[in-house]
Amino acid sequence: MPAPKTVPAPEPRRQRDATQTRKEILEVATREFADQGYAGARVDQIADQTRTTKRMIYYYFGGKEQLYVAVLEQAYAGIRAAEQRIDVEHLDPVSAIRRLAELTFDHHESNPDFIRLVSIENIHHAEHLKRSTHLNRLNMPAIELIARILDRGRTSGAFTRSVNAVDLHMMISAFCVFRIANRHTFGAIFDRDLTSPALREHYREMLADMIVSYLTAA
Amino acid sequence: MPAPKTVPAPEPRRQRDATQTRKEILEVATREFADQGYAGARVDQIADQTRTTKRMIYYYFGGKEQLYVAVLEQAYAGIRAAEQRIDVEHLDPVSAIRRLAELTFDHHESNPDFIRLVSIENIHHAEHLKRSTHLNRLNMPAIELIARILDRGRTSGAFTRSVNAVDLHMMISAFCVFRIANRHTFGAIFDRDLTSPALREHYREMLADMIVSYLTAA
DNA sequence: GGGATAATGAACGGACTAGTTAGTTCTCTA
DNA sequence: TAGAGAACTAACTAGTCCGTTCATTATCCC
Repeated sequence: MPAPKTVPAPEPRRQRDATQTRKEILEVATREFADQGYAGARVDQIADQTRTTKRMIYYYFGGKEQLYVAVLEQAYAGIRAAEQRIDVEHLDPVSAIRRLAELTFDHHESNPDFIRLVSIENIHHAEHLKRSTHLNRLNMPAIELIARILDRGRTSGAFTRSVNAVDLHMMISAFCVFRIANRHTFGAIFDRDLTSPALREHYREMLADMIVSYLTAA
Repeated sequence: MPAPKTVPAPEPRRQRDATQTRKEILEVATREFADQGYAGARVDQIADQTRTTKRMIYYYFGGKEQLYVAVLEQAYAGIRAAEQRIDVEHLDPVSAIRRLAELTFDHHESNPDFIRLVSIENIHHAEHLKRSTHLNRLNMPAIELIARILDRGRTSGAFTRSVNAVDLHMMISAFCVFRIANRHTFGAIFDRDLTSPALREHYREMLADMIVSYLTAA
């Protein structure tokens, strides 16, 4: 018999596990809401895709709307965490802003569900987002970061244009979000798949060039 | 008694008018779908807001889905018509592209319903758009126009960068669409109303500068 | 003016869906 | 180890929503 390795806790196999059940509901609900929209999402459908029942959704979240808000909150928490991990302070301003744009691009590329949720929330005039005290308290770390890079660039003379950090963030987001959010209608009309792997590097470069050109224009 | 003037045909006041009824349903349905999304829109609600009944919606359009497709088709027909009215061929390349960007900006600004419909259609993976033979036949005149301007700019040396016309159109659209489509979540998080009249000219200029800088970068 | 047809309305059916009720079983702690 | 409360389930309810049925009225054309 081989020496017993310390196996990384192979799931205590509890029959009842509140946090696990909650997490599973949230995961499935994220997919369902992102796929179907708020009105299109079905509570029964979410329940069927978990190993639990509809009653548990009401038990843990209270209702469809509160579940949706929980999904939104989790999604925003995810991107805020990602933003906090960005480290470009050691780069010169041009390289830093370029890198930031690329990281934003990559992050949107790998989180299409988040973008769909944001689209859906905008259809509803962001009413849930506005009501969520949890959400509108924390502000985005990305803005502070951009502000510092812009400041350094202006001081060093690398950036010729004075730009507001929120506006620059908007500019970067607009490109990244559009490419993912509108890929279906855009693809149908112009017969060009904005998210095809073959074009990925092309658009990544295009975004970075666009931002740098704007900031360094003569 | 005054001489009888030839009054400009004060509405024949037909009790029954197929085209008028159809048009009214379509108008109300556009608002309802843009406001509520496809699943959220209520056929009864649309009927109540017209001077006709639900029966007529089924009589003229066949069903909720076909009505939605009719709404989409009409919306796209509208922007295509607007694109055809653009005339910038007499301007030098830089002014022409600048003007085109501004016109696109203005058009999106005044058609938020269209943008909402496009967002909604993207949530549904553009499945209706793809199925509508009516829609995917006609291509956008804007692309031809952009291609001609880019060509002139490259020839004259005004534009240093070679860009694909569809990609440039995407760049312009991304900015314009994001500003309208995502204004609610963006406003809630960054406390900045992208569509406030005070900022309108600011963003209009920002877009034009961005495009020109990109095309003319050293 | 009369017959054919297009347009219209009120009310209903059946499927679906958010949320609830009432009761059971597991798990932790004293 | 017993009791309490947390976690869980199946079946149900009340209401909603798309689409239809059936009857009626206006309009057109000869």
